[in-house]
Amino acid sequence: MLTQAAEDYLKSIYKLQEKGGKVSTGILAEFLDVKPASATGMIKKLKSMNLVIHQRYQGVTLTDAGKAVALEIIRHHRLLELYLNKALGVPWDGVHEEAEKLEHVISEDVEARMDEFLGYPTADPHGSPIPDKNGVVPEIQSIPMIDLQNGQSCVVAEVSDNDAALLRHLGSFNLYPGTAFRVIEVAPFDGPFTIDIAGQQVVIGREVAKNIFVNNVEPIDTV
Amino acid sequence: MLTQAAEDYLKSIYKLQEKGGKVSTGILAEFLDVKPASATGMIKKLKSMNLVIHQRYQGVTLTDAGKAVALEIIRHHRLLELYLNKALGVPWDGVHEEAEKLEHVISEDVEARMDEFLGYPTADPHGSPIPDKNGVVPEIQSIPMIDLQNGQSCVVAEVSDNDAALLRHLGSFNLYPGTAFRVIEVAPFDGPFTIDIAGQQVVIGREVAKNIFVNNVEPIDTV
DNA sequence: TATATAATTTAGTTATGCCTAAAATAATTT
DNA sequence: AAATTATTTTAGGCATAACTAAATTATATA
Repeated sequence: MLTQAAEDYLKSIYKLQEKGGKVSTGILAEFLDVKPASATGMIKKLKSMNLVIHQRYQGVTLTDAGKAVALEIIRHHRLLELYLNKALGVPWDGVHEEAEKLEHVISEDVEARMDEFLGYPTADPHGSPIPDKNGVVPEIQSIPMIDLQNGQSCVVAEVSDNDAALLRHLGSFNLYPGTAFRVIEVAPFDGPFTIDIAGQQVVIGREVAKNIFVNNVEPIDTV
Repeated sequence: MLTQAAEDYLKSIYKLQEKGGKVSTGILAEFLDVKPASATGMIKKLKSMNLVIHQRYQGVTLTDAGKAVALEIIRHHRLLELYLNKALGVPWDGVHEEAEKLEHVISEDVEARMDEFLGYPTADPHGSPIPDKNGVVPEIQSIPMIDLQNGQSCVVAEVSDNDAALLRHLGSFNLYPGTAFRVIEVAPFDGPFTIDIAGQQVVIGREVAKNIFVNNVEPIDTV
């Protein structure tokens, strides 16, 4: 059985591998809020278990076995987030923290039962894809909100889930995955976005916009 | 924050205190499947946190603070057992093991939400009382099935929850808390019980009967 | 190409929490 | 009361996982 720390490392390597390319010891350490020397230690341990491949100065890569573990933990996390929200009404800014603890502890049986209860969902409350039990991750294509232009309409696909205050802020505008909105104005000189959500005008700062990803983008004000 | 081990010790001390009187280091160690030396170490630690009182050779006792922690863990455990069973359909012989891991990890918020979902229940799937959020334990008065005589009818109040195979066995007769049955015969020379459950005759060995507790006992064949 | 800078690894330390074996102490039996 | 038995503590060890400081290695710059 893997330790919780080992599982967290594998999950982090997977996530970093997803967005950037090379996962260096330093980047991994920074992501986990740990000193590089500590990351080196865990990498060695994971390597000895054939869960990662590592070449000095070349970064870490998950083996198939390591990837399977990472995806299972991520699946647990995202299913739990959705379950806590839908079945117990935990607000979406609280599910991440709770799932972070539970993900290491639930059995495959409970995982399967939550999955069934939820109707085999493909995304968590923040829009992140839920890997299926074979480790297949549904594709979600989206662009950062920050790339939108005046007049474009779109639908929220995904938002970052690690800042509860940000999520509460977005929730106060009903800015959830699935919510449609239209950009009314992007203020000049890297200014904020003014958007229209169901008739309500809302101003969204650029820092916030960086954490929102959208799809179904269509130009509206083509001349 | 207490470690999981510390919580388990407090819970065990509470349980041992419930049934027997003095909780010695040795008894505690045996209960937790640990060497006495380990128990001594933890007792010292818990003592330094004012969670237990301990006198050499006199056993351990929980302080009010220690008792509060123990009851909270037990509350988590029993609410989780009932929740897993009712909300997710986990069979009653599986809930104990799962709850054993989850009880240390859920937040007070999730605890409260499960409690509400379940309608503020007072007993878990095995009939054990669920302490309320103030630490008040509902009284369940019951006698061991093994004390029953021929002809007596009763209702199952509680069964031991730590042996999954036993629970499956009882489940195969529908012998759950709340189930009524009548003793048809107690075989002589400490023989097994033959009982009637909803018209079905079932033989229950004495070892099994020791793990079943009943109430609403009434003599039927008074002459 | 040599040097400076940055990243990574090694080595040694700390802390937790469990373990065993042996010593010490209390309780029980004869 | 002495001897035996049971309990409890002490002392030392192991594993995990973090840390710091120093050494090593790769990359970038002059």
